[in-house]
Amino acid sequence: MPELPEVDTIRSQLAPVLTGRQLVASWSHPSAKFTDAVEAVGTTIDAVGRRGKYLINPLDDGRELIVHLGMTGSLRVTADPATDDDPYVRAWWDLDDGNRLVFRDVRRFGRIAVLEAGRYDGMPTLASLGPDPFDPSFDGDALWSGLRSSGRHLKTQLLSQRPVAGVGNIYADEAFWLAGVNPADRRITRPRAAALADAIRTALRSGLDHGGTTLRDYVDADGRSGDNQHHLHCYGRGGEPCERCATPLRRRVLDARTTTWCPVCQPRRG
DNA sequence: GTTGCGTCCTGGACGC
DNA sequence: TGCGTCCAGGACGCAA
Repeated sequence: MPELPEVDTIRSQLAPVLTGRQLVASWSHPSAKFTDAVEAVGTTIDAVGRRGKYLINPLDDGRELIVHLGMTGSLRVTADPATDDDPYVRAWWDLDDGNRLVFRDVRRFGRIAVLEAGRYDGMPTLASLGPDPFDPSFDGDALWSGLRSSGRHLKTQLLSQRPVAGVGNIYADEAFWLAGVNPADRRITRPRAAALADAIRTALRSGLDHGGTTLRDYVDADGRSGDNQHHLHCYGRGGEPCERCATPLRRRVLDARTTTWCPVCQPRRG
């Protein structure tokens, strides 16, 4: 499922082909999650950006075309407009160069919005999004401050996108494993927060370097699968031996999210 | 304001 | 083979 590395891979591929292009026609699935797509017709895409897992494309009329890929969403630019036969296409935009931008989303967990720039009233997660993990302002102290204000499980706090933006279930498990922090802890010391901040960047960088993680659905803007699933240390490996200590990794559902961790390398501390 | 839980959604895996 | 059930998960709404 698309997290920060997957979304950023798509952003970097779309930017050169979408920037400066006018949206001349559009269609959307009738679900309210996607009907905003047609609101962007007639505008020109000024840039292709990203905040956390959101693709945010400033338009030339002061609004933004915002796309969240959900779990199974993908965006592709194609010269072949034969999208009518694909039941999982949720929206498309015809570009002024003859190409078509296609949003495909099997499970319909994605979302499209056209909003005034920076006015995210109807999107509470985007409105309260934490710092980007590669922003210089994000460090151990920033993460520690973001985590200590809540008594929820540390992993649940990370997935809320408030302490830091762009981390989903896969990279959260990887980061906790790398940092030796138990995802079910509710408190964290400043030094461990610093280690976790470093681990978050390491896990996400691995995803970026390997073109994203494809477990089932994810493909980039060129239709290619990622390779990071072959470089995961923890996520999805419950019952397998820990790479550091050979103890079988444990798996449980934590706040409705499947969580994998090493009981020896990641002992409960708080 | 915070927390916990249900809902959305559908393909694939699995058991019978 | 076919059917029913469960699972996966990000964001959001709602009740407490």
